[in-house]
Amino acid sequence: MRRPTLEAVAARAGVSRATASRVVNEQTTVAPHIRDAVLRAIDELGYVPNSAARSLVTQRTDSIALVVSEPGTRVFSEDPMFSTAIRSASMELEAVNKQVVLMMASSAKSHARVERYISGGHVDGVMLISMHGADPLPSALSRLRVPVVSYGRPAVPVEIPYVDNDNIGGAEAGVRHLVETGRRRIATIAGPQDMIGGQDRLTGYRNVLRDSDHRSIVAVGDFTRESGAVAMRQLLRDDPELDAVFVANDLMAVGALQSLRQAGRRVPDDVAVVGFDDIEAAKYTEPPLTTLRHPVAEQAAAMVRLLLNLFEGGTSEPVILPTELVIRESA
Amino acid sequence: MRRPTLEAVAARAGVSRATASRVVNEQTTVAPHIRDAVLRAIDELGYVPNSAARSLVTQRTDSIALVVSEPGTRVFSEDPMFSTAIRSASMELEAVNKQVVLMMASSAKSHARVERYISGGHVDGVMLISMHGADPLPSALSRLRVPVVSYGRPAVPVEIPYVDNDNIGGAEAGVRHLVETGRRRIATIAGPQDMIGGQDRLTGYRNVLRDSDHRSIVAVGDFTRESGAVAMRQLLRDDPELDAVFVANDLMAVGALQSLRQAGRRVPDDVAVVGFDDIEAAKYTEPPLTTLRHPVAEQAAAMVRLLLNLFEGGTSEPVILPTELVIRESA
DNA sequence: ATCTCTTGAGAGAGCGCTCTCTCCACCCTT
DNA sequence: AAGGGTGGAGAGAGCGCTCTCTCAAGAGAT
Repeated sequence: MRRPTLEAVAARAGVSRATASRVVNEQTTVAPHIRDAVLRAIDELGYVPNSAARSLVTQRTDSIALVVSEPGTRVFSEDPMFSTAIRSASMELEAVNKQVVLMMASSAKSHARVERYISGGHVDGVMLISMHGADPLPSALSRLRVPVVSYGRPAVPVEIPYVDNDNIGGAEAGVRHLVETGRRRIATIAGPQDMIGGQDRLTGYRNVLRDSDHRSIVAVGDFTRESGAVAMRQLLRDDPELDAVFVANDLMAVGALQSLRQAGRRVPDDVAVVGFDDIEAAKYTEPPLTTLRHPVAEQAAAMVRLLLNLFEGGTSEPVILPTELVIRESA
Repeated sequence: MRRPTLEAVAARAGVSRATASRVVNEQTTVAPHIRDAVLRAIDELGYVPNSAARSLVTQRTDSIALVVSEPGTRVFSEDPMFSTAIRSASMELEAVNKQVVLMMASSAKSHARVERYISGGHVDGVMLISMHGADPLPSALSRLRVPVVSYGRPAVPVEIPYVDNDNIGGAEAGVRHLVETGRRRIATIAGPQDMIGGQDRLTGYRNVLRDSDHRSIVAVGDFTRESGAVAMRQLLRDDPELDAVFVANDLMAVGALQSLRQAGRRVPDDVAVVGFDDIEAAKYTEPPLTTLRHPVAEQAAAMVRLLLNLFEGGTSEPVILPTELVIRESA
């Protein structure tokens, strides 16, 4: 049995298909009593518009692709912030009756798939969450004639509006806190330098050290807990006298905390630790982690608004959201 | 400028639209040289089939709804396993060229929206991740004439094929481990009893205690870390002599560990702790958590296969995946 | 009373595709 | 050589909807 069509609704209401369509699309040029008759017919038949037919003629799809691009080697989508972002974006879009088509782009093959799909006009716009610098997707998508916005500043210079948090400012605030609490030898565990977050947070660290006449001590991790532990051991070997470390994300900070404990350093007495992200686990480390909070859900919601704005021919200025220093016990 | 249509491809290749369509749909009744000509035209024009037009006539959409239903009060989608499941399901579907439409159903309003959308025939099937027992969605969706599968056994008895892990068996294995290592007073922190996981894991606990002639000591949490901490304090008050606790998920176990530390109990010397889920954080607690691992990604992938199977008129037997006891230091 | 203007509703084309039906040409069988 | 298959290609209907165009009816102006 077929689902009822607009034709059926019109027949039942005793009007033409055109009039029924007007009611469905909330046009005002319909007399109230006719309108009511149509609405009743819709209700009785349980009519739902066929979106395929509709988008065939309107050339709109009312759906948005949410593309998550991550390098094959690392799985950032397991990051707890990832699901927060997806959830927030999804709910924001549902509020304006847009569908969310989720696409994972991890391999070259899936990249091609995504490109083909997007260029096929199946979606009205794209929200891109790209995780690494060498990603060809931002520039590829920006060439397509589809509105694209990015969660986070794209690593390659490309004309895509984006929403990001203030990585540099946040890192500066974190390191400044260490300086102001009298730390002398402030090291950092930086993130991967092919990621914007990795780069900018290191820049923020360097900015403050330069201005306050401290020496920089840098180790690089890849944003995983394990790499944080390794980097911390490295730093302790390089400079056993260090009394503070700014870690580019909380996950690595958790690892660093472990290495410090194993090395017999007390936190924060011997070594102060500042993380970044304020993930859930930051509250439960021993000691609880001082870190920089950035509004993940808000960032995702802002990205949605930016895209919707683009549809209406609005501005495409990047949006930068502030970060907040959350002082707990580790620094 | 419009995207090229099949008509344009046909014209360029010097064939009829029907023949071009045959080539696109990989029908074999096309002579090789004609086929090549069409493929060349497709390539030159950058033709991509219009999915709206296609699904208008085929009545298929090649997209699947992934519905995440969670109670308004709790946000389980922040659970790390949630994103693993979504990711796995998504990749599995992409492999067979299906689109994933993500829908969050948290409020009654969004429930209605989801129902309307699904019943509108916009998707070929539904994968449901429902988080709580009182959820009206499983039964509502099962009434629609759309194939539905569930991630986890639905809390209400309803005719939906599902994939779940062996909650009861897992809980039994965990508690049995405590019995076998000589623990005498084994308490449990159960999960919410409106969730299948909460119920079944408690059942497993009770099964083993009954068979091994232990007394059961039960506190109930809501699967959050905080509730685990509260429940643990409660248990220590109820029975200060307890020497083991089986916690229905790792998040609560983390909270329980904190309460035990605050109460001056050593783990595992004074009190052994077994969790459930084997989340990432379970490796990094102090001490590392003995817990039950279940294959989240595999469960999601199995759910996809179950749905695809359903499309082909296949069986709809529930699938139960085994759990595995991971022994670390807490028990 | 006639004409114009506005409002409300219907007719019908057409969005891009699939798929059945039809037809043609060629080969095999008798 | 005639008839019956068979494979390959085209014609054309129609999926369900939107939207322009058209037209009827009534209100207001002259």
